[in-house]
Amino acid sequence: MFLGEFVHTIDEKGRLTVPAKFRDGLATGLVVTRGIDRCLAIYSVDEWEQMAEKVSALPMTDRSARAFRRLVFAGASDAVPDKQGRVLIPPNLREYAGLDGEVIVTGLYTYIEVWNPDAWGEEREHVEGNDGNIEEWAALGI
Amino acid sequence: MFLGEFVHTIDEKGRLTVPAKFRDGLATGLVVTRGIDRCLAIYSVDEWEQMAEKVSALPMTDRSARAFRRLVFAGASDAVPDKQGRVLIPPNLREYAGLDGEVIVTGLYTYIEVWNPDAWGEEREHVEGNDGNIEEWAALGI
DNA sequence: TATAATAGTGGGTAATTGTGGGTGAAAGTG
DNA sequence: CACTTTCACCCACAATTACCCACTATTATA
Repeated sequence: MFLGEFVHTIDEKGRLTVPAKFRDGLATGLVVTRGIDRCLAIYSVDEWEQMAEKVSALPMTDRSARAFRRLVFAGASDAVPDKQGRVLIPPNLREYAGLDGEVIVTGLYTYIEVWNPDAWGEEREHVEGNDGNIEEWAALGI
Repeated sequence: MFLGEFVHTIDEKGRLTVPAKFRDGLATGLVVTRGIDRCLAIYSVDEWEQMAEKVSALPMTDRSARAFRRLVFAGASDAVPDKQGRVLIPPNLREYAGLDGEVIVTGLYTYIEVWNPDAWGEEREHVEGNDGNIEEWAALGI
């Protein structure tokens, strides 16, 4: 269960420190890929395989399904964190999400997203008001 | 079952003591999240998972569903109380609810809310100040 | 009422976390 | 082949955090 919002840095060598709270589920390996909305998505191997199966099952006859498949798989990179809990983020992925120096690492329950700080700020504004969309809360039966 | 209103403090290290009456259901773990109305909400793991599964099931193809998912999960933090029954509240959550020093901890049957004392006072006035609310409550079927 | 137990809070210390940087092996280049 | 670049693997360090002990006030017990 990945939860929370952390300010970390991608260093000169392109390495990102995985928040300590997230390491348990990722110690044996993880997959980094392009996420939706110009961020990066990081999955545990287990989660990745489930996700990959779903994406792979999309009909190749559909134009946007092909586009999504390319987005996800062509950009994917598997890695194992080093002793300090860091992973090397490939240059093309850093560029895709505009990552350089300070970044925002967020836990989204089943996976992790990494954001450019400015982009994350904008994303937050997407949920208007101070409490988000009350209607969406209502939809959860809260 | 969480009931009551307690005045506690968040200490210099950002720790909040969970009222002793509430500890039984939370000893093995709890989740702190942004609540509605600028307070924090604390759930037992069981309660939280029910809610989290619903949020997690929202379609990632929907723009506002993605934003909502990010709001909920990035604004959450799981923790296990220490031997004294305290949990560390992350800085971003403290800031969201304006918590610093004295706070109000309230039991709301299925979960707990933590308030800034001034904000809690206003909320109290809002509820107790006029009996006009009764008609609004009637509309809820109470 | 005297005594013991519990609750809430403060604070010290050791371990962990996040980050920077060095070094040698591996890989790519002319 | 020599040379540069890249990457994996260490070590180092400041800051933060987890864990423990201590103190006071309140509550429970005899």
